[in-house]
Amino acid sequence: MRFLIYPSGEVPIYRQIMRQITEAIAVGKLGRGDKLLSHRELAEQLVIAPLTVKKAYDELETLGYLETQRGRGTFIRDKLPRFNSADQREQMKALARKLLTLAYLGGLNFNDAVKVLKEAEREIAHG
Amino acid sequence: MRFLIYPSGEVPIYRQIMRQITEAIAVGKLGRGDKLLSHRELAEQLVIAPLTVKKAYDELETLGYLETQRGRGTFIRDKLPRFNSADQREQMKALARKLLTLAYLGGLNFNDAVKVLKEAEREIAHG
Amino acid sequence: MRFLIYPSGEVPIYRQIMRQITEAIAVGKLGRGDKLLSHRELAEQLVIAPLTVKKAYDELETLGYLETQRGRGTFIRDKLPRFNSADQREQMKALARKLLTLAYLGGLNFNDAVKVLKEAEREIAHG
Amino acid sequence: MRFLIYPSGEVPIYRQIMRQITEAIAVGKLGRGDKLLSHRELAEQLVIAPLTVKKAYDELETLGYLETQRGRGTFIRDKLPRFNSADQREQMKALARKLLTLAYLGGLNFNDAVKVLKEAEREIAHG
DNA sequence: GTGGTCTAGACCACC
DNA sequence: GTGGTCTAGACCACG
Repeated sequence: MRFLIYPSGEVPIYRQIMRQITEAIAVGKLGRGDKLLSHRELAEQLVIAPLTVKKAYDELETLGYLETQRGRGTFIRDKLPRFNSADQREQMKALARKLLTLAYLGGLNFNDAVKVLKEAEREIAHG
Repeated sequence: MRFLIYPSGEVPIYRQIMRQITEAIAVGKLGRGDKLLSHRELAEQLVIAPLTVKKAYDELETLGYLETQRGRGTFIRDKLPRFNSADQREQMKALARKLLTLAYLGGLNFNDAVKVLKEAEREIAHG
Repeated sequence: MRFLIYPSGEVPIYRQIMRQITEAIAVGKLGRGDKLLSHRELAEQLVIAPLTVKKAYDELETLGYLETQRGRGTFIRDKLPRFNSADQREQMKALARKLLTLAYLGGLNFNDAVKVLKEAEREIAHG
Repeated sequence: MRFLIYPSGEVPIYRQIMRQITEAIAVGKLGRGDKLLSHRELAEQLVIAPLTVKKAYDELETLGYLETQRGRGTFIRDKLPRFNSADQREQMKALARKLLTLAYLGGLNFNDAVKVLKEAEREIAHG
């Protein structure tokens, strides 16, 4: 798996890593039981501090996506967390509202927003 | 106009204010020339520091949504910016990706995401 | 609130801090809405690294005991997390088994274990 | 004797083994002179590294619970240590404090904790 | 080699 | 002042 990091962006590096891992899980590029690079190795590869990667892994572990085995490594969990669907719905709607607001402010309409959604789908799947 | 502030959320308060104002503009709840509360009044109403509101107003002024007339108050600008910049496109795609990731992780598909988008549209318009 | 830290023990410092805070909440020494020392201040007081305190605060926040308000500080949450009582029961029984095992191995009996429990109660309350 | 190992838990595997053996001794499931599986056999059975089991055995030997007879195997010692040391007392109190803290946080009181202790006693004896 | 913990110091965003 | 993030380096426990 390849990572793209923008160190000077406003999004913290550890969150960029978290997002890319969850996206990979979502589209099936990473599956249950898959082993991740050690946080040190990934850190070296991305030329960032090991603690930064570790923080991403730690958060994903408390969120239920990863599990670590001492001395062995970090893995995608066998049992991924099941969302409370109400919660998930709320989060999705919040994102959808932001998306639409942005669109309207830019003079776009609902269908334009759907188009962006389609572009994003392609990016996630083939990026 | 009513504001909802979550002081302990991860989103900075001044950005919460910015977002609610731009959203109101996007859906037409706030229109050109409308007068806003003074930053002190709004701060008092929301029980937060006046500087925080001022920062939100200042940023919105820089972005071209508001204009301040000394001694008279702060208003929605007559000529709203309609920047459909590459930057905005990127923001929209980032949101779209998060939306899709959430959907996929919850076992939903692209069409479900579009449905949520439609729901959000109704909420924004009629809420 | 006063803290006692054993830096060279096998229990990580950040866990010692976590335990002392949760105990203080449990016995009412810390109540909803109370403000904690800033992680830097506490770190200085305990002569440890600020990150170590911050890690304790962070974990307690994800566990639902604390909430942080940017630029203002860290507080005991108004709504403390309600346990799933089945989970809590399991955790308590696991601890109880360890306690009894230790007692039996030391030649003590059930009543001795209860005595230790009473001692612990006094320590938590008056310590 | 059957072992239950959680490789991804926060408790090191060798300590999980140690605890289960000492617990079995405490409740009489394992008695003086009983022979244990060789560390290789147990490792194979549990699908873990032989060194891990060996470490558990070694530590238990150091603590005085086991003795190794070269070429014959590993056995529960005839003369078990009965250390009711201050150290053990401290461990028990630490467990007791955790138990009480959990109880209080869940809205239970001291007597409830004692009840859980009684339940645990039954489980250990009859489980 | 892997994860777990800790340090000392730095810069930034926020209130 | 507060929390949020990151770095570079270190030592230990584990398998």
